[in-house]
Amino acid sequence: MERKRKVTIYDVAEKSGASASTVASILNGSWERRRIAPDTAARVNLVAETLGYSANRQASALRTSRSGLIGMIIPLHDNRYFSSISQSFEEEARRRSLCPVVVSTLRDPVEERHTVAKLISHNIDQLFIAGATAPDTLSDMCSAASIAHINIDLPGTHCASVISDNYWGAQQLTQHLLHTAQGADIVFIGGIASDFNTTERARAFRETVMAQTGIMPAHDQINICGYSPEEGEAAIRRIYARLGRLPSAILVNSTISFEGVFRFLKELPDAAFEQTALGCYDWDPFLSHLHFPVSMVRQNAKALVKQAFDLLDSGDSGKQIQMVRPDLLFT
Amino acid sequence: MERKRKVTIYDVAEKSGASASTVASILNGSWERRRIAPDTAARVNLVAETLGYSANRQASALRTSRSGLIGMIIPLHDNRYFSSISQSFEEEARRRSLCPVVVSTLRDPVEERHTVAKLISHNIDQLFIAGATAPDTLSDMCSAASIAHINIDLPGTHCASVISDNYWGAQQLTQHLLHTAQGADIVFIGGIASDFNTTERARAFRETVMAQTGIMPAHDQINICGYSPEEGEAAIRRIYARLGRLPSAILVNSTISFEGVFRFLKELPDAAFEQTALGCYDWDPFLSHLHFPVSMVRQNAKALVKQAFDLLDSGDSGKQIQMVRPDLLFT
DNA sequence: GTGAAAGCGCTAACAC
DNA sequence: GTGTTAGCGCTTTCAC
Repeated sequence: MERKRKVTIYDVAEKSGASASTVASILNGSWERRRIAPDTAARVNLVAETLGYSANRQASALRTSRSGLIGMIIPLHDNRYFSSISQSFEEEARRRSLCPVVVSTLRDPVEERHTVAKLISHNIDQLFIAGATAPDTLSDMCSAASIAHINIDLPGTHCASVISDNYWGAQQLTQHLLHTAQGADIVFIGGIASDFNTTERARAFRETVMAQTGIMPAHDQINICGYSPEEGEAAIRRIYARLGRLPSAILVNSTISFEGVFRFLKELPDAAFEQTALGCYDWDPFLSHLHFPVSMVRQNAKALVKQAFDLLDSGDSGKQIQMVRPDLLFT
Repeated sequence: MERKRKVTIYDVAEKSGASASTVASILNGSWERRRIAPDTAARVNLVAETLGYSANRQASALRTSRSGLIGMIIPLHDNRYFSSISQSFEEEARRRSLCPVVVSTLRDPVEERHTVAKLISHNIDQLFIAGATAPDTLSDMCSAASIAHINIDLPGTHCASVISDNYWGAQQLTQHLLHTAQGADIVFIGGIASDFNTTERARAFRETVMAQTGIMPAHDQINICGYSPEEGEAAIRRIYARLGRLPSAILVNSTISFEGVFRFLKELPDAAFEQTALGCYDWDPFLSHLHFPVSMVRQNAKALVKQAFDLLDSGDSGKQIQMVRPDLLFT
């Protein structure tokens, strides 16, 4: 079982009576271009099969400077949104018979740079930069190594980007909540001020409330309090204390924040929030199963990834930003 | 920005006045073994830095036959359990400064073989086989290529395995449900008969019910009906119709199945399930936020991965199976 | 239609 | 303490 040396094209060449270059072109699919006799090909393939030949990608990569690896960095694996991005990325990679290498960088700029450097030294053919904290720095690293790359989810200015249309999604959700709510006092909860996606959603929230009600939302209607359940819970508690009741509508910026908001809502009698319209800019199957309706916005991971691949394939080297609309799961 | 040819050790050698081998050993960290003068090292490092040198892993891999890539296959990314396995895998890979390559194979034996063949041809240094449908076949492929490997989550017989202690977890959960329930009619819902994990859990369920109540559970108490929400929903509906009420305890085999069970429970008045103890062999944060308590069992992904690495590092080439106990989140 | 030979960038003897 | 050299396994002209 333990074979000392791996089987190479030379082994196959010797056993099949063909030369190494003939064997190579047969085994890597370029044999039609070389117009090799079909029976030679058949003979060689048979020998390769019986010997258990497996091509050495390092050798071919070294020669051709194409590794067959395609890289992506994401903030973390353990997350509904990013794991569905990985899944879609893999499907596309498989279609191109490339080997996907997805590495998480934990929203840490240093880790991002280390990881990209490592991927570059592994000679990845392309890099997808998803949700990076510093996309432009990474972009520059790729350019220096002449590696085609693109941003996903968070835009950069040094290469093309495909991002979710957060403004549109938040606008639709805000409108929907205002239409179904009994009153006009709507609040926004969750997210981080330095996060591009949060600011886009908050901007849409502000402008839509203004457009629909004619009143600019007050400062304490927009609670960009962080992403943790605890911060979300504290925010809704504060609001409740201030109003003496729940607002007529609540837009929560992620399922994580929603967890905290929900912890508080659970404490209230059912009657307390029958009057409140609830929305979440994020998706989780269990949110549709709570004992009150929650409208959700689900990012379209598959479309994001698909468009990023298409853009990279098109060779268009512009720095444009393409928007992908999320799905609306309204009640 | 677009540099034609990449910077090699020869470029650094020339600009720094050292030889290629000196440069190489300085740049790959083996310079202390060669007892190279610290100032030579400093000089070379500086030149490498300014030239923007990046090592070519294909070349070094070709030479040393160690790629610096470490592979793992999982059924899918888009799943709480497996994505936390990926996340833990990555942490360990990072600690060893290896590049993690995690590929999903969609529980498809053909895809599994293709993927492993691809990873082998990329010369991965080690392979972690997680949740594979046919671990032994993959094991054989790795052995033929003399690649160290190990099974995770689903055991095989051709190499060592680190798996979740499903028997223990289901035993604990069943006991807990029986203790908190009003009666002794407990049912098991979800899973696939051909799935090792399901059969272990069902076996523990059967034996624990027998041990605690003295009565062997009837056939219709164990509903291995598949993993989809729809199948779970149908199962609980059938049970409800048969009994004319809910059973005193329900053990659901995954959050996916739970979704379906929950859809039905929601239709009932609250009083209907105040008497019913609920458990889920799986974890989701929202399950702890429903309007009734759910006891959960959470697989310990981190410990699984850690032990698998340790076992592989130890070089112990036995075919033993190591069990890792899951966490109990009981109400 | 097929073969010979050079070389991708690096490492590891071995030389001095 | 540092340089020379011979490949690792493959691709790709260029011969014939």
